[in-house]
Amino acid sequence: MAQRLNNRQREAVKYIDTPLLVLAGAGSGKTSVITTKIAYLIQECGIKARNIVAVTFTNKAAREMKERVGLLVRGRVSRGLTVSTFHHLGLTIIRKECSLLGYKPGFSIFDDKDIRSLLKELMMRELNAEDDTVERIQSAISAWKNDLVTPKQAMSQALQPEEMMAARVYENYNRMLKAYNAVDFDDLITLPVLLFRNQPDVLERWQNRIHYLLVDEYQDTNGAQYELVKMLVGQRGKLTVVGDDDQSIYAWRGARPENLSLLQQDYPALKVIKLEQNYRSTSRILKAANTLIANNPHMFEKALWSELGEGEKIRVIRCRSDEAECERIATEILTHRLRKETRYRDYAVLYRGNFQSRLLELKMQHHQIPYHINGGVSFFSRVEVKDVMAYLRLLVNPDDDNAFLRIVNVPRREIGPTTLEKLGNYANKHKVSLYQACDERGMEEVLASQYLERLRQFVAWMNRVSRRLQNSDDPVSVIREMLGDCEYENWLLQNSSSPVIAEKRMANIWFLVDSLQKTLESGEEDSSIEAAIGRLVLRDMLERQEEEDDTDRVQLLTLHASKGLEYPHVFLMGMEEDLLPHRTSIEEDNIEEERRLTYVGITRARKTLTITMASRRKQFGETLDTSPSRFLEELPQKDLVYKGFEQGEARQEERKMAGRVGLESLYKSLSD
DNA sequence: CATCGTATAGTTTTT
DNA sequence: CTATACGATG
Repeated sequence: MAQRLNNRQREAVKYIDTPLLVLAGAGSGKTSVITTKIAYLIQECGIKARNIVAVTFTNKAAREMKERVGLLVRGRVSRGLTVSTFHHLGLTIIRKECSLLGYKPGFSIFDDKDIRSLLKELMMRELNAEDDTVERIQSAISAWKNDLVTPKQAMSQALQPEEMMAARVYENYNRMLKAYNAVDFDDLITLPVLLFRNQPDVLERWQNRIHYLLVDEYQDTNGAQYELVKMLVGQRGKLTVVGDDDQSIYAWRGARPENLSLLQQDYPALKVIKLEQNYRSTSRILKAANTLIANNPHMFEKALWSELGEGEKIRVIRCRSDEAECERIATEILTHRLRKETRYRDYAVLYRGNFQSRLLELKMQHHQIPYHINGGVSFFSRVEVKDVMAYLRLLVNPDDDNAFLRIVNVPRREIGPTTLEKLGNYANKHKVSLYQACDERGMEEVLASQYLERLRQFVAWMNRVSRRLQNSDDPVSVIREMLGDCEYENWLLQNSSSPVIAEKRMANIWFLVDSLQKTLESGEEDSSIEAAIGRLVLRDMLERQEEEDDTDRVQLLTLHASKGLEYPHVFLMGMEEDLLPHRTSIEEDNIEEERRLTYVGITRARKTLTITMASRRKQFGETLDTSPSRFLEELPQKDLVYKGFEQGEARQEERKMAGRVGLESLYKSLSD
């Protein structure tokens, strides 16, 4: 153990006799504990890396952890170590056992949008439902899956006719998914659990593979994930979980922080270790965090402390508008960076909703501040990426009707809905895929030759590409040719609102193609193009999406995305009622989770924390007045310095700032 | 069947 | 205000 760990941390690393719960406050070095423990297990306990599994909640965290373990054990001893997200682990299991689950290799994963259109289609048939019921059913199904409730159970538990309806849709939905050879996100967890329940021998196989299991961010596990952990650990009890109930911010997607205390029941021999020393923040920042979170009820009491000195006061700045707020943040970063000779990457701006990044982005550009937006629309949900993925899917599996429908007329091939409907009817009747149906004789009676010809042309073209793909020793260039052939770039250009956007979209495509190349070259077991595409389809390269972090840029991210990260200087923006306790949370009386979210935001900061808000905020074109967040009153007032609140203060500031930096915009933002 | 236009709805948070 | 969806027109 090369690293300096404190006594408690060391205890957590070395304790392996019974299940262990590490209650790790923010910044208490939990990642160090996990990584050191993995190294310890490998080096001191003789456990092979391939028999250790560590589970995190984000791909980024997983990658980081793997890297750190690699550094600790130096060399290839860490080969075969599994560090992945819950969903990735589930995916691995499903991929290995897919035949047992009734899936064919190369199955696809439906995202939110795919699911919604599937449900829409499904419900239109039964009864013409409204749009918001589709969404309600979608979240109901997700909730059921998270709690391992099968359609049959849902059916029998249903009390109201509406629930009954939802349960029926649920059953059909699952059937449809299987017909599409597809799974949804929740299935990645629930399918393995259901498999393990029904086939103990399969479970045993996996239990034998996993000699030690570590779970990070345990407070974020949902019912299904809890069950999965329990099953994989089995009687052996070789388990370490790390969590912090104060950082539970995913209850809205089924996370159950009470899983932390549930452990005590399930494992009577559970050992609990608390980590309370913080190695990240100044004591002022910690005091603010502690004071705020004290307003929440607690399962486990804990108080963070640090030896890093008192630090600067926390600034609370009120700006006159949302625009002024972003402007202020930009100029603050600029001047602070110059004065303190820091780098851009030392700053992060945290916000509640993704929409807040727009204005911010604009201001950053205006001031030529390099920035990086973390999150937003995920790479794989971008239309252009989904299009190309559909092409790839169709190449690997011509019977993927979903992929077929997506791109048969993209770019335009003059194949419209009526043609496709007839094709669909025929395919249904004759139990063949849409792709197959195109070439069948019987179609000639269903469809006029001019329309059928277009379909057949498309199929013939795809066949040609497919053949070339088989024979070529540079498959990726075949893909490039294919995209050139169908003039996808042209189509993007026509279809985007501006050439700049089209260019960005095209860049995404090339990134995707490059990833395919890399996947192909990275020498995994199966290096066929099919396997490479399969891995891509299964989002195996999700990690690669997080790009070069070594550039010097200000980080812009949501509070949710910020969990687990830290920055020397943090801006927490939009500290307003209805936004930081978000309105829906106020209405649902769920302030506690919002408070935890704020807690997470505060504890990201190492040296300085700046909280901002706007007195007026533009929403859908109209300007609304705001009021300061209630959380401001819950902070230790002595450690705060307010700017822009009282007239006197504001004026004083205005003079000071104007004298210091000659930035007109800054002057303007304060003069209200 | 495609293109263009208008209408309309939408902002939590994510694997 | 903007992205998307749907409907009217060519």
